[in-house]
Amino acid sequence: MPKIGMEPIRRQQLIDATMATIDEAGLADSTIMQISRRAGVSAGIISHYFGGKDGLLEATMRHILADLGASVARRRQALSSSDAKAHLYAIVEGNFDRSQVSQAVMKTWLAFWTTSMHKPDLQRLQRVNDRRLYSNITYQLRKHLPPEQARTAARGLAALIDGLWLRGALSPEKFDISNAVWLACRYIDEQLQGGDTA
Amino acid sequence: MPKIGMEPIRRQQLIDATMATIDEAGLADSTIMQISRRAGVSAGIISHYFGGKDGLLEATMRHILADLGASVARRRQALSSSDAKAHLYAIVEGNFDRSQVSQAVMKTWLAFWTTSMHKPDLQRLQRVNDRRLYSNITYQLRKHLPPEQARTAARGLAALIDGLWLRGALSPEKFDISNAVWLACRYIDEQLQGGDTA
DNA sequence: TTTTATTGATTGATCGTTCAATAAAAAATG
DNA sequence: CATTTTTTATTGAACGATCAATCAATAAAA
Repeated sequence: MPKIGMEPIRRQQLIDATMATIDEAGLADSTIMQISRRAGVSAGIISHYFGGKDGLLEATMRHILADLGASVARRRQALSSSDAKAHLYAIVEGNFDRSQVSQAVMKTWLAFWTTSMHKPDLQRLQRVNDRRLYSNITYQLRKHLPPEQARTAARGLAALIDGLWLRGALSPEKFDISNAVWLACRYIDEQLQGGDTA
Repeated sequence: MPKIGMEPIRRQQLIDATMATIDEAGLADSTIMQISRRAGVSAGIISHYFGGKDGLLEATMRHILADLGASVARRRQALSSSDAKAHLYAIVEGNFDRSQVSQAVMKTWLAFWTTSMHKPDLQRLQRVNDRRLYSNITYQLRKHLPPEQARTAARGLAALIDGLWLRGALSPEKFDISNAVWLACRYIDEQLQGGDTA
């Protein structure tokens, strides 16, 4: 089997296996042997391609963040108008994209969120992504709201999205995606309503 | 020092030390030796009073949940009226009580939230608390909203509270408590507004 | 023949638990 | 009041288990 060009294949397999293992056992109980066994390779491969367990975890988080960014970007690029509300809807829908709400992705995301508080490398990734969401939202809200009001509404919307996500991760069996999107979009409506007409 | 009646004192010391250690190093890197050293006792004491590390962690989570429940209950009992909005405000304020938003409590709470997904004992505690918050909110909202609308608004408010909390845990340095309370109360206003007058 | 891919046993370190020993206070005894 | 006895509190070294990382060996393509 040893062939050339195995690296991208193995990396993807191991990242998938990492999410599946975290989903099943939790980050705390995910060993490199469980992950490598699930990926169908030996434990040594992880150090070979990722430099170690930490490298694999960071790569997995990067993968999730990249998917999230792509989900949002794809929906926004599909828009013809530059209408603020349409872009905000797209941002919300991107955050609840199918690729983001599988059980494995949600649990892995939350596990990294918790871990990132004490690991500078992960924290950096986390913050970059956080800021991007927040500033994107704020930028769109400013089209209809004064600066301070836009910032406050952005904080609320970002918190609502994360909260819906968090609760979805905790109770996956009764996580109604479309209802979550609906709640977030309704929040957008209410925030914009309070600005234009006033 | 060995005296009678040490148990409640040691238990409290160890629970405090647990939160402080999780705040500093994260749950994953919190060993019983770090915790016991911080509490000024030996490692063996933990097994003696809590049966083991798991027992200490569960006791710590129970302690946090009890504090949260007390914070909410205290504020609601201080109300003279049975006005729905006043009770909802009290629930929000109780969730952002000073005892709930210290760095140590927030990080510990989030760590347990993540862990509870894979530990049935912790998950049970988590769900009981979750349901209580949700049903309390729903009950108050029903005073002004039709059942289905009340349930939906309750989901939104619960998610908003958790989301604000989550983001506060992640960026403690710029966590504006009063702003968080304000955002949640504003959400309540908007939800109730859409019901009565319609 | 060289390079790339992969294995898996070994190693070193860490951690939770156990338990026999110790110490001090409390209770019992005279 | 002085003493033994019992109970409660506490220690910390030893043990066993687990895990991430390493690396020499192997195998198949290039």
